[in-house]
Amino acid sequence: MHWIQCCIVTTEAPAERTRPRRSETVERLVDAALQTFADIGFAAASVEDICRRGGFTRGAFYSSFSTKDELFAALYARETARELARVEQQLAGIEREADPLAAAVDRCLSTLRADRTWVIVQAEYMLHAARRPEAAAALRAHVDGLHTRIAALIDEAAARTGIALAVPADRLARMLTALHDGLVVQQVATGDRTPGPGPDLAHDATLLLLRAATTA
Amino acid sequence: MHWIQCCIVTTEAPAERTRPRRSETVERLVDAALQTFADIGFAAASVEDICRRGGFTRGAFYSSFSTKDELFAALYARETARELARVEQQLAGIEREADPLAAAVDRCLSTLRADRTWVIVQAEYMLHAARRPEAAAALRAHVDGLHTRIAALIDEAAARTGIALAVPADRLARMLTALHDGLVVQQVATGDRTPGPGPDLAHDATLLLLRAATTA
DNA sequence: TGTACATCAGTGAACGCGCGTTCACTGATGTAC
DNA sequence: TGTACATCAGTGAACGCGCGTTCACTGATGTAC
Repeated sequence: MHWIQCCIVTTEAPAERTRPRRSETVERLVDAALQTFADIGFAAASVEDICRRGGFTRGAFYSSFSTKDELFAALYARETARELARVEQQLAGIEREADPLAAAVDRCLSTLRADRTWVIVQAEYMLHAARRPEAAAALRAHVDGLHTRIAALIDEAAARTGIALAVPADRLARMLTALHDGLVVQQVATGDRTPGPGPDLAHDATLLLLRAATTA
Repeated sequence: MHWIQCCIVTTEAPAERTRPRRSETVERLVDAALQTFADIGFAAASVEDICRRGGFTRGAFYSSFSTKDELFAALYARETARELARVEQQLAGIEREADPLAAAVDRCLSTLRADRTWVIVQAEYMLHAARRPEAAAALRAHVDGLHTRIAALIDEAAARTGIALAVPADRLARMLTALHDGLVVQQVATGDRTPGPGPDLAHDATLLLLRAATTA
């Protein structure tokens, strides 16, 4: 008795369940899906592949989702939220830099480079959505929301740094994400040699576009 | 007798074969592959799908190719050659325009917009190649060749128009193709509403990048 | 010109595999009394 | 506190389907004599 109470207090783990909660299973399935999609692709990934990776049987999948698209929607929501949070964090204090634009590009790219995995999976799903109107509608809602939030970050950063935009922030957001996606796809497709000491194409291209879109 | 000779002369069709030549079958398979990939995706397309569309049995495929990747290589070579020829044609006489850069973007985009189909299929294959080293190596050779030829076109156009480049032509070629691919994917993924009277995002973004990369 | 044989360009059937989807069942957890 | 029942979170087996791959065979075309 005494021992049990003590244990609860010190570890803060409320009586370890052997049977996991539903949300935990969903989380594990989403993790497994991201890995599987990254490894073999969205279309090539079977429900069985995903479940095996997560340590489940196929029944578990159908108990929480009814299609792969539904699982992807959960994945999308989670990953874009994380990505956006990281970009926001990187843009903080940008106004104290000597060259705010270059610093912004530097910082954001270094963060985004960390998970190419997600960029690839996302790009692939975009192509998938190009063929399924239902998927396209859902994706579009998500993408619009993302662009709106990026545009807000751009406007804020512009205000803080005193840089004027020659292009509306939401259009600029679309241009930047398109350029970034295109560059990443190009890089991973042709061997993904890490951009070593040589000039970084992604950095240069992004900065060029950004300078053209702002009036210092 | 007489009739047959007459027919040969007028139609120029040398004695219609009932059994087609091998190259004709390959051509039909490549056509069928492009359509099938565009419709349902590279990974989702089965050999059976492609053959059915071309009016063949699966045996016919294995008689000319041994993998889907091999078929794609044939498709890639054919399509990029056609695309490049069109771009070259559009750039001819650009130096007589009032605003050569804007005219170049205008003309090229209107030509390229004609076959989104190919852009989608190509983008998808890039993602596929990101996971198969053999495919990536083959694709990279093709892509490098394409970029070299685009760079040559850029250099020529720059010389004719007297516009100086602030960025080496081959790097600019990569930036432009990345931006274009990213924009097309973004558009098709979110519903592909044809850019009506409103401002054209792809046009603006490309022109912005191009102006930043040249010193008028 | 005709004939016999070789080769070409596929057909179509067969085999086995892995997967999507369903569903009866099970053991762990929550709840009412 | 203990007991009985309901619900939860999945398991695991079963069914059928479509596909990749192979291969013996066929009918059309080329070639040598």
